[in-house]
Amino acid sequence: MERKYNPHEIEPKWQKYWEEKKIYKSDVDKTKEKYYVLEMFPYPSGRIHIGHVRNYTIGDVVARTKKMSGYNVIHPMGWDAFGLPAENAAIEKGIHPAKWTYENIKNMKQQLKRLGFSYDWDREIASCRPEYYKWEQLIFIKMLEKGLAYKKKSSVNWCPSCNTVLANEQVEGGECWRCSSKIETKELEQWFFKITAYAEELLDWCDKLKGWPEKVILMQKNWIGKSYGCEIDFPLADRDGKITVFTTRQDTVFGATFMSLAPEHPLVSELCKGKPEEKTVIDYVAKSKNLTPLQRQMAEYEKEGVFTGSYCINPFTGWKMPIYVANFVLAEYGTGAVMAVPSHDERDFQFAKKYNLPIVVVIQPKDKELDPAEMTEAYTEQGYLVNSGPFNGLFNEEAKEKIARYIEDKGWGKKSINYRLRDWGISRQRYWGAPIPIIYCDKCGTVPVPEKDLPVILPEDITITGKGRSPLAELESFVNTTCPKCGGNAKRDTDTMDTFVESSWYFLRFASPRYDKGMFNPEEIDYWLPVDQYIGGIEHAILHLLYSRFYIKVLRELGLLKFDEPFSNLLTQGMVCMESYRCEEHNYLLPEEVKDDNGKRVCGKCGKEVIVGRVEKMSKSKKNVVDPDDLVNNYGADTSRLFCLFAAPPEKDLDWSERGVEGSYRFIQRVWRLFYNWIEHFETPQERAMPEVSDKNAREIIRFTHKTIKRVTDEAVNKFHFNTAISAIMEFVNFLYTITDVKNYEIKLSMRYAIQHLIILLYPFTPFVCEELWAEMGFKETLYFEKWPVYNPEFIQDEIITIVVQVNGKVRGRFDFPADTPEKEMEAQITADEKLKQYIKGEIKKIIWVPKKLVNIIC
RNA sequence: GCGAGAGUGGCGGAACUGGCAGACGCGCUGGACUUAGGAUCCAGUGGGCAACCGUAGGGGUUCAACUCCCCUCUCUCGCACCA
Repeated sequence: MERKYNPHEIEPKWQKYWEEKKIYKSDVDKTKEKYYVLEMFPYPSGRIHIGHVRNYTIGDVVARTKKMSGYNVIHPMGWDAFGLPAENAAIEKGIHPAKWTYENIKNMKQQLKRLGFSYDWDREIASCRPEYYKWEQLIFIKMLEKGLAYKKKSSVNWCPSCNTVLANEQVEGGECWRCSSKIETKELEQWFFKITAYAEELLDWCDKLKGWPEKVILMQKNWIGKSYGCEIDFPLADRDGKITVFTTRQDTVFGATFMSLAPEHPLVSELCKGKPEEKTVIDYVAKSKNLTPLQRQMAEYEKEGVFTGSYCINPFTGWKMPIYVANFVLAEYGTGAVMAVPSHDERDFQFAKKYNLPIVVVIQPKDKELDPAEMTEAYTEQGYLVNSGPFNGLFNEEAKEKIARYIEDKGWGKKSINYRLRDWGISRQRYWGAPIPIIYCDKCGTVPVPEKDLPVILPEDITITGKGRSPLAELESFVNTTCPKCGGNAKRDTDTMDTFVESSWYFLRFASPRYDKGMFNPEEIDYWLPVDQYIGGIEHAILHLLYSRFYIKVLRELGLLKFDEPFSNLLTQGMVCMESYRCEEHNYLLPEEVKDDNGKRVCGKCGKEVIVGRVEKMSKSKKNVVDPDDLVNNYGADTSRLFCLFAAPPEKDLDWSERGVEGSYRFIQRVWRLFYNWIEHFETPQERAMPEVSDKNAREIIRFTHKTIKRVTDEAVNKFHFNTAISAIMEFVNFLYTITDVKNYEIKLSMRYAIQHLIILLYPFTPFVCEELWAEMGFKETLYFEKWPVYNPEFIQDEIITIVVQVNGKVRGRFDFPADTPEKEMEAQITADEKLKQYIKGEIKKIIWVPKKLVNIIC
């Protein structure tokens, strides 16, 4: 009686076995080369989603193949446990964020275990525990000492729905990255990390991160946004003082006809004071302050502003330039002031047209002559300087350098570099986060909590209403404290740190998760870090990855680390997408509510044809969500894993398909049946040696086995092309199915060898079923400790080769030859062939060989 | 607007460094076994009766182009008044 494949029987068994034997435990072993595989740790939202399954399956295959290839692998998992959803749950359901978080962790951990991931759970961490955040509070204080953390009043991005501040990186198109509410601006005292101090280094290292996708590197470079230019001083016309601008186009300075200031520019109120324009200007500034960043963006194309009543002098031309306040000038970038060159800047051109300001051409293209009166848009291309005094005739790129030097010689300004990157604001007016270890004393001012008093523990006796101030600010017992310096009454900072601070260093903590003398044990860090392979979603291309890089540089600066970059190699996996179905009557439908009617998909309730949505991101409202638990309940963990790996290459988006999942399930069953077709015919199934065989078919089995080892190794182990690696294994299985001679002794030996290797090669992808079959063969040791097979180049040589024959570049036939036939001889046979002769017209001019593959006959 | 990437059967996707386009899977068609088949196994499956034509479209280089070069179109992603 053939045994049926039942994942629900074998998977829990092996999960328990792996756990009890602690086979995934990792320890420092200096005799072995280490390999640190890490997937981005999840936020404990309650349940894992299919994207997690994909992410962690990829990581698991990497971990297992590296382990089998001889590395000492560390593969940890933990929880990014602070964050807003815990507080929202508290507001909605009345559960304490801590309780909610720890329960979610418990559930999700169970879900991860079911999927058979090879985590060393002894290293598990949760970032909301005081043993964890204590160390980032300590680093905060050290950063404060070094001037890398500072407090300033600034206008910040405020999410009215989350009731908190967001970093620039967390604002997407004027909306909150989490809840998509429209962002407002607010003036607040905030703590900042001085990431701009590392702008140059972060940029510099971008080019050294060879193991990162180009795309991510580019996004980071753009985010840092380095530009070369000049700062130029424009003296005020009728009084002392000057306006300094930053420009990258100093080559156009002779064309600067007016000046534009950001509404927030500090000189604005002074410049209009006592002028007839004063009231207009004050009103305009007030109006623009009230605008949200989104509203500002809406006004994208409408450039507008007001005249301040004052003038400054263009030092190059001596012109009196009217000073405007303009809505398109950003206070945060450069100096908040722009010299306006309408002829060669699109925004300045529009502004000049609107307010009738002079336009002077200073750069002429080669092929035509620009006339300011006839221009309909600014000329922003390259060209030659005109109207530019001693610089006339120069190519503008050349002029940039010359004018920059001229500016410095004259003392009118200097060369300058500007970055788009801003400092990282980390204060959050929320409860569920790491408290900022700062005390405010009336006498001593801002005082850091002394190291011996750390951690500042987040109090748990708290009620969360979601209304009013931050919950911590309401809690007297937390707020009121004594000053560590003078002992007098003092108050604590009631903000918590951005949760991105926790995720900026968690991968360090994994090296020594229980260490209590510091952030980490230096010896363990020396051995395990940096992370060799990091895997996660592209959505973190800027935020988390940039912050982590910065944090490592800070820790290095503090003398705690010796390396420069946290992640040597990065794999950004694609999203999991799925079709959505919508019925006009019944809105979005679950897949099982959709029926098939002659190839048309109709609503199961009313029979109307459904609208099939573009394959898009899964979302609960569109009912196109796959619950990993259902998947595992239906098909088992092996099938779930296999499908995620097979359906698409890891970095591409994956289209979810129930049919595809069934296909993966079928394949596992096919392997299962193949195994049971043969196992009873093997007299000594545990014999490992490669058999010496002479039978043609038996030799072919050995050859195919070695070819498959090569393909799977190249594709999966070296290139992370898991989809093609699996297809190679499928081809192998298809081939083995063609062998049916169970009585032939040599074939039996070869099949035993082939099936052993099939199980080993498949193991990283579908570990449960492979362990089961391996044990069925009589092996006692888990496959986790098995060595990854190595192919022998001698064994993959074909005895017979097929030569594709082209005539004038078109395929006209194929011929089989023994592999060692000389080319001349093959040529003779091919050209003598009757069928081929009809294509060869006239004299053969040339014969081109691709050795052992193809021949092209030119005539 | 700027920057990057991608366009290959009915679908997801293969194709090393320029050398048989469509591997593998899904779907579909036919057959076998069956009381039954939505199980399993076997065969077929880019288009066209054919010569031939086919990798978004057009041109080029080459004995040979999905692959290299030029132009055009479409889609996706990122940034978005950055001076």
